[in-house]
Amino acid sequence: MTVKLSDIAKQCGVSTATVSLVLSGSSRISRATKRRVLRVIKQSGYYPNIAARMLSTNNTKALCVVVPHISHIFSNPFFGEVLSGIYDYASKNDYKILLEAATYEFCFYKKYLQLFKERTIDGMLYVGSTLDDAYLIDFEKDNMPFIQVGSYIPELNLSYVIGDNLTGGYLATRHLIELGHRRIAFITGNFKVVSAQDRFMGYKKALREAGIPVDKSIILKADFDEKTGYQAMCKLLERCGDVTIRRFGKEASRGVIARPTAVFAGNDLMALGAIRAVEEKKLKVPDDIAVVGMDNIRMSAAGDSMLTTVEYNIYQMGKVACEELIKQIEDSADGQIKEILPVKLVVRETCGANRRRLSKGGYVVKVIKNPSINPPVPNN
Amino acid sequence: MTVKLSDIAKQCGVSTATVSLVLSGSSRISRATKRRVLRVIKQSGYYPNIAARMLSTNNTKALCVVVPHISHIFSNPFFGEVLSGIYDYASKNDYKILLEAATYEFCFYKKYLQLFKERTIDGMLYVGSTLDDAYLIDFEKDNMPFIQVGSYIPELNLSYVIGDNLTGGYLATRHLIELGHRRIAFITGNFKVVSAQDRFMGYKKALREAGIPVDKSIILKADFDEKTGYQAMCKLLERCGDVTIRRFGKEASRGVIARPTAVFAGNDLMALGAIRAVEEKKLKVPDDIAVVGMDNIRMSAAGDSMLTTVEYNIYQMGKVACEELIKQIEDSADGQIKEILPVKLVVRETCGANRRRLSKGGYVVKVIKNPSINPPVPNN
DNA sequence: AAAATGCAGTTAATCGATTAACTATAAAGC
DNA sequence: GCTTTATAGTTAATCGATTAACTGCATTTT
Repeated sequence: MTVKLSDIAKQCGVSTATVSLVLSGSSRISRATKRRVLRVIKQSGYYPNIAARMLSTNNTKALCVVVPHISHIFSNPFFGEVLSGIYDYASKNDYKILLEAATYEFCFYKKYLQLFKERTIDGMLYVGSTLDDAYLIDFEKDNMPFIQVGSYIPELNLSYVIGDNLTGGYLATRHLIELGHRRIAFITGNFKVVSAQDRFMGYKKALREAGIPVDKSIILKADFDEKTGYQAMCKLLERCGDVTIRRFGKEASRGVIARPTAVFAGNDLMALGAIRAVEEKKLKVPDDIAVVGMDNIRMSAAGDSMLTTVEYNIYQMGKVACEELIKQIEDSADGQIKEILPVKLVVRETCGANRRRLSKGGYVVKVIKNPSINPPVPNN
Repeated sequence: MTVKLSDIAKQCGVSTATVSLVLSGSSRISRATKRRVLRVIKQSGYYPNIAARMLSTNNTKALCVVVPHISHIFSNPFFGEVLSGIYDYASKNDYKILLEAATYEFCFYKKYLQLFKERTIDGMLYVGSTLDDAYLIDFEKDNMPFIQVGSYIPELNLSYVIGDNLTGGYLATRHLIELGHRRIAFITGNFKVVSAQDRFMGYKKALREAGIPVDKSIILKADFDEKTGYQAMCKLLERCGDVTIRRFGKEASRGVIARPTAVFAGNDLMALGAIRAVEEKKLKVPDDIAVVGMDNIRMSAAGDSMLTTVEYNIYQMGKVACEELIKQIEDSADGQIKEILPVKLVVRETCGANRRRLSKGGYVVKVIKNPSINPPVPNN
């Protein structure tokens, strides 16, 4: 039915080996023969059967990208960026991208291993691993090309490419401190994502340096999205007595705490949610409360808010991870990689720095556009 | 090295055929044998080699999703939603998802055909086709399972699953008319995407019904994203003399037109951009200018804006398309599908309806939460 | 002149399943 | 008692490439 390699061979009066060698560009075939075979191939509309090739060569030229199983995950701008970076690099190198979500089934039935064992893929990129993903220990044993992207699991000795979360958290917080803020709240993403912990550590480091004690009452838990960021901020404002409709009983009797003058949110989505909460309470960003986010998703610059944030080129992170994975596959060098990409502060409107006025403390604002970064040492 | 089917057969003292039949759940094998074989399979950690199976069965259990080659495409919430819908249905039905972007190369070198010819995929979902994608005519000839998602090309007789764009445009515009607006601007996405044209037709239909003439000076071109939506709205406000910084020469001498009291934007992203422009000019949404969008992306409800929009469940659209594609693959029924999904108006804040005040015209606002929809007939 | 090397291929085994066609045995039908 | 039917398998061809090992011939080396 469809043209196959042996048809080409017959038509050219050569063996199938010759045709195959022509296709792989072997030097064992003369120019004349190459030309002849190539012409016949073109004329006949021949395409190699990938399954046959896979069976024979035992590689698939396919990578799998695994993303967390959050509903509507692909609408999340963070994952979108990562995926774009991965895709562009992979397709440039003739790799196909297979998409998977880390559903319950995917994990429980070890489908992540199945993909390797069945020989469906050559390597795997795992985006956004959390402490719940301890089953990834399976990748420590056998030698399957595997890289985590954007997060990692400290206990496991597996490759990863991540942003410099600690420095990011540090820069964001230090920036606020340098703007004169002393009471800075922190809205964190789920601590099961280790990056969130690292950002928190950066926050604490900056406070420590400035001699500001960490106040637990202004550290709020959220879950990396707009909604929970909003909720966290509402809760905070409630605690500060900024909300007119107050609950009675336990909550109300806790008493009112001093309102922070700034908030560092563990990612941009949560920052955007926080801003919405602030504005809903008729407070002003950045005048009443300055806000800094992290990730620099495209939305941050486009929306109403002109968010000050920490950039670490999520697209690039995806690209680098893909590059490393392909290197691992093709060199079959199973060297671990633990790559931490640099971050930088992007100063826009929500922190108040660009107003170039004197801060409360009375000293002139220093705008750190591109602070020097000391690349931190991997954890293990 | 790795366990293969013949190893299992040997260990069980049966033929490879038997093992294969057990695996495919054939009734030709006795219960006892099945149990025995299954146990050995489990113990040995056997996984079938997918390439061998593909070669033998001539199907791949893989679908390809093609998305437009807009940079950072996966960060676009529309495509994210579609992809989520597709992914969830596909993986539930044991299909793998291959991701491709319609790059220049992909189109020019007919890689979309190659994927079929090489037997890499069983079917293809093409998201967001435009009039530029005329090469898709290739899919009219051969019988390759192929469905367009979210858009279509009128000249080509190819399957598609889309939202009811015409009715959507109609409902949005009628809603604004019912709120008392008579001067309603339209910001459209690129007309190369036929859905944009359909939305425009809906807009015109509603105006016609209300006896309002179409005014070209308040119809603006944008490109489905926040930025161009913002730019279009700025341009409009400039024309209306709302902008203090005015250009001299040609633009300025055109004279000032009356400002619309409402805007219908061809999608939510553009609506969000428009709102930003309006607010930047110190005008109020919805008091000075009401805004209605279309698509109901998740952001619309989460952001500052509480956008009134037309919903057509993009996630569902992806799901339905995937369902139909798999049907086409497995029944090898090459029946064309042209499915148009219903839309409904989602009334939130930006149209002003929920304020329940009297509109300018002096009559009471009717809120249409769920208007009856007459499913329109496909175009061809 | 014999041996070594290079060139341009060919032969045939191999990758690991699936499945149409066949067989052997037992049970049922008439 | 012979034929038919059902059950539970087996045999062996097949899917379509790739590639290690080999061949035959020409040229170069010694």
